[in-house]
Amino acid sequence: MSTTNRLSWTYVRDEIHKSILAGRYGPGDRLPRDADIAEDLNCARSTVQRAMQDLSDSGLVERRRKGGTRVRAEPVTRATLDIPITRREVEQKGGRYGHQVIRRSQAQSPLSVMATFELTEPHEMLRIEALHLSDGAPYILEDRWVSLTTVPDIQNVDLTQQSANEWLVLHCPYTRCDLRFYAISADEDVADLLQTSIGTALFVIERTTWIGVAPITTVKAITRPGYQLLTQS
Amino acid sequence: MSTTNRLSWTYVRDEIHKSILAGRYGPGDRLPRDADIAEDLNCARSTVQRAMQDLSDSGLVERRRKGGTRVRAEPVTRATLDIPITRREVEQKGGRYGHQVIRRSQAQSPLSVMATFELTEPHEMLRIEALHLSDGAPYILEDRWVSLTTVPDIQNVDLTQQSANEWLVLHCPYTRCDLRFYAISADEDVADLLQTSIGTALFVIERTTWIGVAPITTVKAITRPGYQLLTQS
DNA sequence: AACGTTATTATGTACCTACTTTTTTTGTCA
DNA sequence: TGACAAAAAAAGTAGGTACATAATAACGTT
Repeated sequence: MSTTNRLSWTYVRDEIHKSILAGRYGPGDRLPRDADIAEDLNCARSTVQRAMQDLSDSGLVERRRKGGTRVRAEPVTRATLDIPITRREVEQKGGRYGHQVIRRSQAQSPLSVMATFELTEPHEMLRIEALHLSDGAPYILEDRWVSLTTVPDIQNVDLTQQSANEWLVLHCPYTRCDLRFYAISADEDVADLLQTSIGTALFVIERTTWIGVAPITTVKAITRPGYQLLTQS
Repeated sequence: MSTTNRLSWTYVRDEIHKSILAGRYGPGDRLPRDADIAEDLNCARSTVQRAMQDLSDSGLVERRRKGGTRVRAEPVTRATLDIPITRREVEQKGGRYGHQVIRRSQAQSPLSVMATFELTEPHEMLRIEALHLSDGAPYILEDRWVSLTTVPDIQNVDLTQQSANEWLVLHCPYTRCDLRFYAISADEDVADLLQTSIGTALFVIERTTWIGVAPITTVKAITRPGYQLLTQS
């Protein structure tokens, strides 16, 4: 016997998952305590704990101290999204990346931007409208506000060389990030820049980041017609 | 002195995070080994390991055996999405939920559906077109295919009482889920059902689930005008 | 130099023990 | 009965040890 008897936590996780799938425990049902499962499967409690942690943050199960572990009564579909730097996204799809700065201005943040950042006082901000290109064709149109209070360094960066998107992601880690997805119809300006017709349905990604409570940047990224966002499989 | 000297793994995580934020380690840089950090901060290696695991699956850091830990060279914006049952989503927003089955049919899966499921052989499937309502107004229009091979039980369910969305989520846990987001323009049928005008930009969520390699269901959920999907904050 | 083999190294995992924290249950007293 | 306090229960965390695994580095042979 060369195989050790040690159970991996992934095995334990899958066993528990299977017994839920098999209907042994239905939505809302309580599972045995970690210690009992451990004894049952003949492994350490910490191994069960590790397995349960995984099931818990994949949304299948809910755990509470003293309350024990229960199968989520109202399950959710939980998915993880990875949004790469736009340059990298284009290149990964085999395109040649390029980008253009369309407009650049500096102003106090308007009310809409203050609201997005949950600010009470206006901040001095840099506004950059830019177009990302794939093989020379429009790919993503972004309208971005950057707080000059939080990120003063961006004023000394040549944003025609490196996009604000890339510079910020590389130089400015965040502690909070809100995302918002929806659809819009292209108006005249947008249609013109994305080289499509007025009224085309476009997918929009809005992203806002903070470091602590200090605002970093908010972007509205309007994607080209036909763009799709996928969960990483 | 009542405070113990024990450091929590969240504290350790935040310390490491802070030192990256402060620029002590830039993108691509290698961090000290866990054991050294542990000695540095005067805690156990397992505590550092726990902290690192968290930083790793939040996408800030990459870890490889023998290679050590490095700050991700090309960071990604990683976010977690929770998509609840539609009934629950409507109710949580304070709406009165309702739903209608528009069409129901049974057929062999067409090529497009086979492709979505990565199938080589057609499956017998149930197709259900349904409309979710909030306060009587259209909310989400869904076009769903369910494999009768994998989920034969659904034939005995009264889908006018409980939506297929809800029944499946409650009775049919999955092991794989792919999501896809994009925008479409409303055609005549869709505009009619969602009570909007032709050409309106609409946000679409496509979801496909499997159990093992067996297909469960694929849905195209067309949301009402103005619908937004947010990351859970 | 070019290769295959072996050693080294840092993370990953499993187990155990002891203690902490949160939440529920129970019990007591007004 | 009701409110508040005490006890109990189960998950969570920290520490420590030993070993497994994977990736890299070092080495020797051709």
